[in-house]
Amino acid sequence: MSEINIPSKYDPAQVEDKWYSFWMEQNFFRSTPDDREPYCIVIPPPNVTGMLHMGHMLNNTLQDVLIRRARMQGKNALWVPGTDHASIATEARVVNKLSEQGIKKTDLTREEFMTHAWEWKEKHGGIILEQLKKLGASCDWERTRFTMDQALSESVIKVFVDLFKKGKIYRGVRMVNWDPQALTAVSDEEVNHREVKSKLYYLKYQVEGADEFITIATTRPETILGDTAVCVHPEDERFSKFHGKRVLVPLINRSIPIIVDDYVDREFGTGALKITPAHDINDYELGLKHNLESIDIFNDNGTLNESAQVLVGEDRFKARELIVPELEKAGNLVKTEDYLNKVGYSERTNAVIEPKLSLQWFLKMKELSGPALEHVMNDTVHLQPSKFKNTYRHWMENVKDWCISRQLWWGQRIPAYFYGDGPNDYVVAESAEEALVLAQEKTGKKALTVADLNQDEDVLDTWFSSWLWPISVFDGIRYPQNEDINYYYPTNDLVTAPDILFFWVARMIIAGYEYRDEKPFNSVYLTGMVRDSKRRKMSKSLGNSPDPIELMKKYSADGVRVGMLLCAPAGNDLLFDEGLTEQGRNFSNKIWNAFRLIMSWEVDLKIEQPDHSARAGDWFEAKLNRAFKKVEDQFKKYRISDALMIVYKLFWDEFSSWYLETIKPAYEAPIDGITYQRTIGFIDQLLHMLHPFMPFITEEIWQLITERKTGESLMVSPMPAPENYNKKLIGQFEDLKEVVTNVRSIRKDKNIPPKELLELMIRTSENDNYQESLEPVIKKLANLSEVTQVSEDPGDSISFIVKNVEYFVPVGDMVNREEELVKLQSELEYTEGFLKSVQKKLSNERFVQNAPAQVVEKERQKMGDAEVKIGVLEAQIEKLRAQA
RNA sequence: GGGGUGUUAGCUCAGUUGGUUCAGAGCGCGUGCUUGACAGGCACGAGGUCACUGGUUCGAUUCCAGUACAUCCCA
Repeated sequence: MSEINIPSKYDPAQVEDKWYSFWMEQNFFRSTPDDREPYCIVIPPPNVTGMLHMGHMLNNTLQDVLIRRARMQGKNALWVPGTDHASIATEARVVNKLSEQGIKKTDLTREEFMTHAWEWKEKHGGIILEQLKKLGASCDWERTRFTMDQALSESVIKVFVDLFKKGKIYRGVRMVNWDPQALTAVSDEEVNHREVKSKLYYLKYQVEGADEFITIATTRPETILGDTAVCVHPEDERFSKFHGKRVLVPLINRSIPIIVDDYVDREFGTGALKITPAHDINDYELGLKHNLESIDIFNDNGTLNESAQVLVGEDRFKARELIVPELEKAGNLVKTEDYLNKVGYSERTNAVIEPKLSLQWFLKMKELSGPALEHVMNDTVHLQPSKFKNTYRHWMENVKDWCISRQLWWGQRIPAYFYGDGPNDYVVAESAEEALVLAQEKTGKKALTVADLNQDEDVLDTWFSSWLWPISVFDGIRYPQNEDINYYYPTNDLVTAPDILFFWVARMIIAGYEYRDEKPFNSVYLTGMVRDSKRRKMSKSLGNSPDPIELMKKYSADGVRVGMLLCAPAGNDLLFDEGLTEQGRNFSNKIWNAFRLIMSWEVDLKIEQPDHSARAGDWFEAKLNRAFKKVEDQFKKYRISDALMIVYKLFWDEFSSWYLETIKPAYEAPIDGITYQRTIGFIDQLLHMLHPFMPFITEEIWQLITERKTGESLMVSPMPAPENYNKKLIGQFEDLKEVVTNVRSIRKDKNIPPKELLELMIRTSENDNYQESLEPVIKKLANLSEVTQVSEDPGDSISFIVKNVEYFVPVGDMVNREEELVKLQSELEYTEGFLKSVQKKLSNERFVQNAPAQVVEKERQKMGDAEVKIGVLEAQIEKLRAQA
């Protein structure tokens, strides 16, 4: 071994590239169906033109950990990568890019625009996948999919047509967020709500045929022109006399009814509410409920139209300015107040969003979501952590129809073909040719041609393609019985953020049951959101998101992976701090140095194995197996963070600080063969355990630690299974550690240098837990010249008690009796208090009767131990006093 | 406005099927170390009436209710 030149400094940049290329060359990431058990994850497809951010880092590190572990456990592991066309975000980027070149979207035909968009996608698409490779992601890159690939788009259209035929898809009017500047509807996610200082205007409406008035409060006085009712609370006595009457809209004197509904907040404003169904979502709902007319007073660009009757052609904000003096002049303005309200702004243009009614396509969700609700509630699909089940249930029980149309071009165009102007003059088909046949049948007009058909201008919501992802990546919509889908579906785990639990996860479950009659995955691991150390979301505009690529350059991919995982318990937000990746890097360093230490030893087969090495080896073997077991348990519970922490502590504390320190030969002295071989075996197992978390450094060391055949790799080497271990030995060693720590502590108190040998005396009794066989280890670690057993307190020594065994370190005249007394007294006090509470418990009949026998027995044991300890402490105190 | 989740050491989080040898981890902090693998380190140590108020109980940080605060989703 010693011939190999091991650099004293680990060089991650060079090592990481080397092994990633090696794994790719060896085709280790590739998976095809065979007779092994499959383990499959489909990636949550990132935006095709997106860049890697910290959320991706967390998410994909977790997926890679799961995939690598499954692969080492002998499963046929497949991680399917891919990207999402993200219609809104990508189209916005393309539009921006074009406008920089002086091209307006409105000047282009749909075909021309799409050409530009595809060019953009080819140029920028997939950068993010290249970035994932730096992280070590072991995806089967040959299976990379894109939601607008031919096969996936066809699947989307097929599903649309199918759902339409099943009567699940319909067209309807709904309120959308209209951006009057961009002249398009935007999704809820693209609306930013901000608090704005505005005014609340109190306006009085004359009651028809009476000299009475009813006063309402509004922040948008210009919309009164579209009012179709005034609403009051049915139990509000102030207004009961108005029930059934009508009022006149100020300025235009249109007669509208006064209606009652308990939706009205009696405390707000005057308690009377104006209803404008065309321009407010709540008013719209009320309008539907009470059969009110909708009067849309705005043009698409935000100016008032003919329906407004006055101020026609003025912009909505100008109209607001102008209408106030008019109302004042007409005597309708009662007063104005300052008011803070929330206004929606378009993320893209920053224009104030106008709620607007428009004709959209919907998917009926009630029936479809039934199985998806049921199978999450009964844990057929596990949510991790399960606290999300409540949120999920609430959403699914109150599910609303899904608006699946978007007024965009980048995406799958809705396959509805219009042959006339009537609301039902259309057919839905997978192609124009099929549509023609249907249209001819429906109209009876054989003369119709494809040219007479106009395809719907809208595209489908991106989620309408991503909800098929676990099926469509295997082409299971078009070919439901193909080998891949039959083998890999349902997939095993899905790793994603909770904010898309409904947008994406729930809908995939729905699609799974609808199209495969089977869940899409067994478990959903919901990660937290990555935030900065001040709990703010990572965002470009705040500039608080570090560049993951730079981070990996600085701290290594392994370091960043560890940093992310250490603080990422499922479902909890992760407060990212560069210090965490530093901790990850430091851990790499620790591993590297432990490896260097072992490699530096010269083996001498002639020397016998020292007792302390043999004992430490037995102990660490037990420790290792226990850790394997614990790690397995944590993985079962999806506690990846805790699993890593177990390995982290095993390596750093147990292996490095205790085991290696015990077996370490003196400077330049050789090591015996047995200990050396055993240690190599340990490190081999540790590397297996660590590999899913830190794939690069573990591969590097594994390749160096002993000779390997060409093409051998840790990443495909079987993960050892946990074996039974000696629990008792682990407990005894814990006592030993306490003894060693006590001795070291005495050294520190008394300023005794670590190199100076000390003596240790032990007073044992018949029934104690003292383990003589571990003496050689204590001797080595505490740097003792001698360990002797005594029957009496030797005096002039500092004593301590571990598990009812008394230990004495003779320090001659360095004993400070006062200090010792104080220490012993306080320990005695605590133990007496403890004993008292145990006795109290045991003398309580109800406790003894009701508590399980085990618990009572344990309490008795505690009482006995405490009594013994008190006896020892009292004797020591007495002795000290006598000496004083 | 409706719903969900949470409030345990300076920070980020575990945990307790209700009982003082389990209130714990990592980081951070303090003290001392050029201890021949590692200062990106080693050793030792300090830190918490487990948000608040009531209730159930022999006993509550753990169960229940309310309050406050935080946070997420929907509107």
